[in-house]
Amino acid sequence: MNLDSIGDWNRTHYTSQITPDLDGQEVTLFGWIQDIRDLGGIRFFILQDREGTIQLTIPKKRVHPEVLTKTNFLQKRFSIALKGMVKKTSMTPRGIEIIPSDVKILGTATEQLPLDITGKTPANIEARLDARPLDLTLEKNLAAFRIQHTALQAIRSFLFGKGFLETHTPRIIASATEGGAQLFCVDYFGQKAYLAQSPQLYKEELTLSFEKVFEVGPFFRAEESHTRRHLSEFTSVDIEQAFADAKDVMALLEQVIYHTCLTVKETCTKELKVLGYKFEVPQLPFKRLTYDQVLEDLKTTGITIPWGEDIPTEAFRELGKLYPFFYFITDWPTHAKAFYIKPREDKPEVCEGFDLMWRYIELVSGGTRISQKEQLIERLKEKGLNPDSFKSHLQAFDFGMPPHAGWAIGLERLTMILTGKKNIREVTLFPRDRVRLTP
RNA sequence: GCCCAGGUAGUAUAGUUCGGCCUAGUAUAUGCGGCUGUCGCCCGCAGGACCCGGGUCCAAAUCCCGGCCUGGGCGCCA
Repeated sequence: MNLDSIGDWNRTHYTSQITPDLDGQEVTLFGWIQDIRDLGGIRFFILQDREGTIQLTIPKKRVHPEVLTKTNFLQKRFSIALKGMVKKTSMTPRGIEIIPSDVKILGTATEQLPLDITGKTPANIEARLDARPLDLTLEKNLAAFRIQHTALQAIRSFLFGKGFLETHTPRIIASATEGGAQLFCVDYFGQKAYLAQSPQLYKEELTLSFEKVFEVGPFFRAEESHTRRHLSEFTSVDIEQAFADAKDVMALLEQVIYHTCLTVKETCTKELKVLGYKFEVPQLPFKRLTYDQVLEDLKTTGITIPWGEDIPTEAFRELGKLYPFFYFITDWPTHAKAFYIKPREDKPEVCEGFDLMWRYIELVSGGTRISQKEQLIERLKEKGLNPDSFKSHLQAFDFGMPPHAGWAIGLERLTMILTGKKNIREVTLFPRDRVRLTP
C-alpha cells in the first residue's frame, strides 16, 4: 500500500480536546484506528490517540468519494491523519463525532494482531509482554504508566521543593554495594566490573558536597527471583541527606508518599477510573512498628519467629492483613541489615534501619548510615566483606563524612500500589526478569 | 537454587477424571458477503490448533518416560 505523507498537516487537537462547543469547526487529528463498525450504508471508526478516543462517522452517500475510497483500506491499528468537521450529536456517548473530509494513511498494521485491542478477549501476561508495543496501546496500560509518570513528577517536585539536587551516579561499578553475589558481571575493557545494584555508596559520598541528593534510575539484581514483585532491572528513587538521621528521613518519606498519593488521586481521576481502582490517600503520620512489636503481632496470628531472624514472606502477608496500609518497621536487628546501616548507640544489637511496608510489600528501605570509618570497616568485616575492595568508598570518610541518612523507593512497586496491579511486570514498560530479555 | 502447576487456532478457553462418542467444541479475532446510527453492533459463509521426541495400546489431546518452554510460590530483596 502507498502510504501518504504527513505533508504540512499539524494536529489541532487531541481526541480528548474535542468538545460539543467545537460543533461545525474543522479539526486535524492524528491517531490510530482502534475499532471499525461497518453497518452497510454508514461506517464508524474509533480513532485513538494518547489522550483517548473519538468516533469518526462515514455516511457513505454523503461523504467525499475520496474519503470513502480511502477508508475502505483502513484496518485496526493503522495510523492515520484526518481533517474533518466536528459534529454535535446525541448518538455517541461523548455527544460528538467527526465527519472526515480528508484522510491520510500514515502506517499500516497486520490483519491478525497478536492481541485483542478491544479488550473482549484479554490475553495472559506472557502473550502481552511478547507483543508489548501493541499491549501498551491499550487504554488501561496507558493509564497505568500515566499514573507512574504523575507519581514520579510529584516525587521530583516535592524533593526539589525540599532543596534536594538530582544526581547521576555510575551504573558500572568495581565492587558490590550490598554484599552478596547478586551482581551482573560486565567486561570493562578487560577488567571485571558489575552493574550497580544501588547508588548507595555514591549517594553517601555526595552528602559530603551536595548535602541533600536524590537519584532516579535503573539498578540491577542478578537474583533468580520468581515472584510478581521482583525484576532484574528496576527503577529506584534514592535520597541521601547530610546531618540527618532515620527519624528525619522517615518524616520526609511519609510526606513524599502522602504528597504523591494525593497528587495521583487528584490529577489521575480518569486513569484510576479506567483501571477501576480506588485507593485512599493515607493518613499522616504512618504507623511505626518496631521489629519487636512485629514479632509480638505475628504471635497472635500463630507465627513465631525467633528474635534476630528475618521475617519470611508468609509472615509479611499476615502482617499485611493486620495493617492493610502503609507502615514503618524500625529497630531491626543489626545483623539483618546491610553493613552501612548504623547500630543504635544505646543498644548496638538493634539498628537505625527501617522499611516502609505497604501491606506485605516492602516498598522502601532506609536508615541512618554509619559515618565513622572505623565502625564501617568493622561492620564490613562482620559481614564477611573485604574492606580493601571498598577502599575508594572508605576514602570519603577521611574528608569529613557528615552524619547522614537516606532511603530508596522501588518505583515499580509504588506504581503497583497506585494502580492496583498485582504483577510488577505490568507496570514496567519492558520488564527484565529471570527469563525475559526481549522485547 | 528449591517446590508446585501448566503447555489445545492470532487471543482466551472446553475437552485430560476413567484412552474410543474429538472428523477437537465455544467466544473473540481474521477473510469474504449482507445491513444507514453502531458504540462488546448484528446476520451468513470460510480458513485456522492438541509444545517436541520416544513408549504403552486395536485405539492417545487424554496414560508413561525424557526434553524444551511458561506461569506461580519460597528464599533474597526495592
